[in-house]
Formats: sequence, structure tokens, C-alpha cells
Amino acid sequence: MPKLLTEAELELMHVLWSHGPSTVRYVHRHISASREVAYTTIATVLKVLADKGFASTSKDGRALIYTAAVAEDRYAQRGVKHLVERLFSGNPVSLVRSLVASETLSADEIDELQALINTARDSE
Amino acid sequence: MPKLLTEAELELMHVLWSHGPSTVRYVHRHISASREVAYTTIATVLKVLADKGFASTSKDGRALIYTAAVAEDRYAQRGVKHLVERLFSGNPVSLVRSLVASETLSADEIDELQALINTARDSE
DNA sequence: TTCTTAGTACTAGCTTTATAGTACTAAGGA
DNA sequence: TCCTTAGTACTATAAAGCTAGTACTAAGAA
Repeated sequence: MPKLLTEAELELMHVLWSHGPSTVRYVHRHISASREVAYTTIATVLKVLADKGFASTSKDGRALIYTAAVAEDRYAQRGVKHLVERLFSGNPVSLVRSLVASETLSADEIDELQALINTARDSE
Repeated sequence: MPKLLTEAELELMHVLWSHGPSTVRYVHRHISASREVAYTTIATVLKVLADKGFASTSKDGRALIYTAAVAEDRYAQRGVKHLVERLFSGNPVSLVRSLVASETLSADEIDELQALINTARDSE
């Protein structure tokens, strides 16, 4: 299994993550709501996901049921780690500094960050 | 100019960012220290960077001098924004939550995060 | 049992990326 | 002025990614 998903793969994984085990037909209908794409394209990419180990399959009659084999939060962590290494020399604090500098955080969001830090301090 | 750099492009941009305006020869020597790569490969990728607008060129006699046309911190912010959108539904706080949950932050790092939050609160 | 069709597997083309070789140009020395 | 060679531009190839068409299979209807 490669470390990271491609863009097309990620888009389909989002469907599996939010909806749970899904057929090609379901994923295709879901994606079709936002952009035009061939049914077979979805089938191909889902097969790639299964081949790469990001999804597993089971059968429901003729149809394959695709299920995410990697949890969304675990994968997100992997992505963050990758970004920290590539753009912040491995320093996670630098990432947060960049975030605070670029995003205009609301008072509520700052409170949420504070709560996160308090939790981290406690579990130390 | 596309939004994001490829892996090979990023590796060379790191050299331009840390060293400043550089010749093909300099970048090649620098990268060669860690892995074997042909001189012309470096020349090709630098040209791609210039074509895409990530770098600009000037002449020093025969040789081209490549200079980063995008600041490192600006590019890093772009990368973070991309990640937040793709993996955290556009919510930057979720990214920090993931970070705090996965990375084992030292007391010093937590203090640094606290300082960042204090600054953000002040500038609000 | 035979036909229709949903569904998957296989194949394919086009684009991007990564790497590097070859050809051409011009700077600077003899 | 002419030659050597550093240097760039152009070309090429292989791999990965994205998209989609066609062929084959089997489930369920008639």
C-alpha cells in the first residue's frame, strides 16, 4: 500500500468514509451530483483502491461492496505528517504558526485551540 | 502557475529558498550530496519551475541564475490550505486536533503553541 | 431454459511527472 | 579569429494517474 492517495482516489474515499460500505453505483451517483463522470471510471478507481489496500471488497449478489480499509482520521494524520516533513522541516509547531498567521481565526476557534492545548498539557 | 509543486520541483525549491539565487551547477552539486542525479535532470526541472512561474531567471554570462518567485512561507500556507480543504473539510482547528492527537508534543512545544494562541488572541 | 442487462474486468489513450541524453550556442582563451 | 567546452534547449522514454470504452459474466425475468 502506497503512503498517500491520489486526488481521484481521495475523492472516492471521502464517499466511503462518510457513507460506509458502498456499491460502485452508489459512489457514482454521489459523485455525479457534483460533476459528470463515467460509471466505469468510478469502477476503475475503486478497483485501484482495493488493489492498493485502501479499500476492501465483499460481494452482494453480483455487485461488489467497497469498504474503506483505512480510517479517515488515521489517513488524515498521515497527510499531516507528510506535510510537516515536506514543508515545515518536520516541526509541527511551525505548521500551526503558519496556520495562525494565514487564517483569520475567530474567537471561538481560538477557544477551541486553547482547549486542545489544555488537553495536551494534561495528557503529558 | 499551477497551485502546487510536484515532489521533484519542491526538492529544488528548497535549495532556492535556503540558498537564494542559484545556478544549475550549484543546485546539482547540492542535491548530489544526498542522491545521484544527472546535471541535465536538474536543468530540466529548474526550467519547468521557471515555465510554471515558481522561479525566475536572470543571466550571469552564459549561466542562468534561478531565483524563487514564491516565498517559502507563502507556499507553505498554500499547502496547509490545500490539506485543510482536502482532509479536514476546510476546518483548520480539525487539523490541529489531529496534530495534537498524533504527535507527542513536548512541554516546550506546548508552550510554543500557547504563545501562538496568545498572539492570535491579541491580534484579534 | 433462454434472454436481457447489471456489473466487473480488461484494455486503452492521453496527460503529467521524473529522469536523462544529445544537439546546439556562445563565452573566453590561445 | 578559431577552438574548446560550459551551459541551455530540445527531445525522448518510462511510469503513474485519470478517464472511459468494450468485452465478458452471471443474476434474474420471462
